[in-house]
Amino acid sequence: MATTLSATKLCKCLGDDLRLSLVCLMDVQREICVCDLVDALDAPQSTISRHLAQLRQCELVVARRQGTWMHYRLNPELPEWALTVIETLAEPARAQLGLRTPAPVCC
Amino acid sequence: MATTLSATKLCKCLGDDLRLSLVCLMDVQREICVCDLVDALDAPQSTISRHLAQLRQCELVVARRQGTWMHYRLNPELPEWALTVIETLAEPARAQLGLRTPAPVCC
DNA sequence: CCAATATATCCGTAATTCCGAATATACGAA
DNA sequence: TTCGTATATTCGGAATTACGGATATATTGG
Repeated sequence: MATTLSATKLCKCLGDDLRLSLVCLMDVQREICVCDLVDALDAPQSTISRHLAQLRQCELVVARRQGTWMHYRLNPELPEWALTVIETLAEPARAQLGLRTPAPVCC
Repeated sequence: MATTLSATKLCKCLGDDLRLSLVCLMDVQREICVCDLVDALDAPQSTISRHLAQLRQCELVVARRQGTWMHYRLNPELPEWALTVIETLAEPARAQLGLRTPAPVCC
């Protein structure tokens, strides 16, 4: 039931600290795997996974499986405006959320 | 208790059809009064007023009283990035929400 | 002061969203 | 097949948010 991305839906996705963090991390690193996400934002794995599922369902991100790992990245087919919004928010969001760019440990 | 605008907070504000509509209307018309807003989006007055209060509290909009009327507009001191996000969303939002630009009846 | 108009706030309830432990699933290696 | 690792999903309860009728407040005009 993948519904098309709307302005409201995009904002709902980004209107949560954890999800905004996830999106920001994917914006820096082209691709990032769940273990790195879990490790960067310390929140229980189930919580991270749940939010990732939500982002996937809104088609904001896409996943690629590589063995047991899942690599997430921003959906390359995102409409222009959505991309612009994300990139515009990236900087203030990183400041607000205190995001440290994680060294790619695994994968 | 006016807390500073953060990326998350901006998105929360815009992540609701009604609030996004309000912001869009203020983006077109520099200034607009509550009666026109109530008339443009048909929702009960108390609902509109409640959402306006929320936008005010996040400092997304400011109000000016003129007699019994209240005129709302986007906060002119909005940080660059917030303005950019709003302007970027305006078009797709209008399409999504089917906003008709109301003729300024009162005031 | 009183009435009328415009807007804001209150408040009980309904709806939505979020959480995280537990559990399920998918895959690679042995 | 069985084990171990990585990730996803389930589920019940907590927390947040939204709703809108009723009511309060503010302002103007008489």
